[in-house]
Amino acid sequence: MSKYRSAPTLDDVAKAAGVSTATVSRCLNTPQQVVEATRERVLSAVDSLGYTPNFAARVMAAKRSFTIGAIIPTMENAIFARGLQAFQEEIRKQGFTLLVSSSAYQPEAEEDQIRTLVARGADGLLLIGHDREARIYDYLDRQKVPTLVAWSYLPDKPIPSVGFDNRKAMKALANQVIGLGHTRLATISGISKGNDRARLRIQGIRDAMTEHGLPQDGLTVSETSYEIENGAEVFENLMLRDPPPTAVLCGNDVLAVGAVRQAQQMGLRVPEDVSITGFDDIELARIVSPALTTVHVPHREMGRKAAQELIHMIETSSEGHSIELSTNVVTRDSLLESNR
Amino acid sequence: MSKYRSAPTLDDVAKAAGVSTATVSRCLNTPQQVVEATRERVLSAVDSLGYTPNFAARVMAAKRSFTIGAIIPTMENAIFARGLQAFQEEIRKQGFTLLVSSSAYQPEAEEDQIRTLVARGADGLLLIGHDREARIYDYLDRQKVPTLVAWSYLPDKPIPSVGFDNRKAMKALANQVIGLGHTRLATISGISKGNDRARLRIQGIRDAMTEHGLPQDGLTVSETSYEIENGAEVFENLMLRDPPPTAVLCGNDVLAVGAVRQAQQMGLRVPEDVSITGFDDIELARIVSPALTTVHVPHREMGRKAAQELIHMIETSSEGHSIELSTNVVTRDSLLESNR
DNA sequence: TTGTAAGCGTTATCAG
DNA sequence: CTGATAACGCTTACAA
Repeated sequence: MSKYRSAPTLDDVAKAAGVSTATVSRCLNTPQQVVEATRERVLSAVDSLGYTPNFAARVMAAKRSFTIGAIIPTMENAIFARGLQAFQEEIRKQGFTLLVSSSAYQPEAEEDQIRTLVARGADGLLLIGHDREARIYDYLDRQKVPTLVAWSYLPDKPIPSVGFDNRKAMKALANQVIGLGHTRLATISGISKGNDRARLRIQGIRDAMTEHGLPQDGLTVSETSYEIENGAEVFENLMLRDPPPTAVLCGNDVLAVGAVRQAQQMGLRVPEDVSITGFDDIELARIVSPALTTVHVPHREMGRKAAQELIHMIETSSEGHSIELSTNVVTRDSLLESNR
Repeated sequence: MSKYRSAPTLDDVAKAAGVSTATVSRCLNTPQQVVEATRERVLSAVDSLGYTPNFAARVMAAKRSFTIGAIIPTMENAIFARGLQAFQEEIRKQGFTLLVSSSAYQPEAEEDQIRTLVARGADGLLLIGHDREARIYDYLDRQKVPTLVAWSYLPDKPIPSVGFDNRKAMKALANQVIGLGHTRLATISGISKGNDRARLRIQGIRDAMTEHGLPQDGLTVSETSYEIENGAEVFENLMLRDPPPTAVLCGNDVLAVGAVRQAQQMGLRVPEDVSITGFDDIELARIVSPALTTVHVPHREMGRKAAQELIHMIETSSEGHSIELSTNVVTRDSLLESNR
């Protein structure tokens, strides 16, 4: 046996079809440039050999990878799943492939993954939120990799973003809570360091309080990482205070679900004894009972628009511009007027 | 200006450090092969230039990518998230990078993604379940890409699998249901075509019925795709039958949650009026009320072991062997003895 | 220990 | 419309 059989290359196809490699390449990439007869011959050779183009070689030669990288903080809960799915569907439609990594909310891991994705020749990058070391933005700039931020709309930042105003969104919810007569508020927030969404949501609550003339010490802020158990644990501590808050605004639905379950464990009725709200409006929010009053985020629309904008940036080498999406408060059963 | 600045290459580093490209390459890949003094010089050049190796070029030259691809049926619900996270953590620890795509339960999409991943030079592949066209296995074999299946343990298949026996697992649960006196059973299954897990779970129910001497027509089988709404819809139809089933075994927790919520909507008490069970034991199962009696799957362990086995296959070019993990029924509140 | 140079499989430029 | 051929950036024998 002459050669241990390995994957067929362009050259093999070319030989089989009796043409040059250039022609085969053209058949695959710009078929209109080659006459019908040869094209057919080539394609059938491709077929019978089971040829698949080698991606690395293609990237190297074309300096394009038709790949977009996305780094999300976590895959463990559903917060990013739906938006990312829509993002993927859209870029796929336009001929791009998505590479996803999750940073587990660790900035160093994210930085590492950004470099990995760039080294892999990603044509563009989708990141979540704006908070990260300036060094990273320098790097991205130097490497000239089009980058877009989602889940946060902050048009004054150097990088364009497709998302919503977290501060305004939470403020709207807080306004509703306060309008119901609540004055002793608490929030179970995600870790705000390195997380603009978390930080701005807290700000939003403060904005609403100021607007209603409530003193800022009427708000207790607790930060914890986004897991159901943590929501439960923090909630318990909160309710042990004297006096306890009458409404607990959670940084997301996951934490809120933890809070609701802990309340039930403690024999507290939601919302009669204490109101609890979420943020995101993921499936969980409707499943828990009482169903959560929360902030609805248009995840699919965000994913789709982010994809369109990022691809546009890639194709036209333009700066890209920010797009604001609107959120709305969805009223369900976990928020009621204050009874004291 | 001579050249528009672009990413520095090995050559740039070599020049800056006054060595050959080979030496730079060695410093990066096999540092022990180069003497301390030069190594330091090189590394500082790498640093000051902000050099990042070009991945495509490296793959092409080394014929290794240190990349593993995984294709899961969906990212939208949490079924695969936890196991995949563990898989990723483990391969990362061993210096590999994970590329994930989701096929949305579409065989053609999966095939497409397999080819994409292989073309990208993935060193190995993780797939979910065994059911797919023989053509794909031929292709994988021809391309010599180590491939492992997870979420299903079927040692007689040509491809090794790390997972659990879906049939046995569901049989254990069904045994418990039948032991509680239920004789009119129904199952809301995922689409079984192309999905061995779904198919085998149904088989498991039948096994249990046979063992208990129940007639096979005591089971109504409905198939639908894995979404909460579908679980609800199918459940409604099921309960409209006369007589309705007294226990509904769902193909997974997502469908079960849909069923539970629909039951409540219809004014039926779970489990007093009808028992409902899940499969997977994802977070949802504990959150819904009543909490689901379901089959616990050791997702993290499965992910970790699959990673180890696949890497072992890659490193030793060996066939790989199947690993069976055990599941267990977790008893919560959605299953009760039959009252008729 | 280090350098030289031959690939790796494509795409793209330039002739024909 | 098609064919040569020069990149692309890196790894790895083989030599020195």
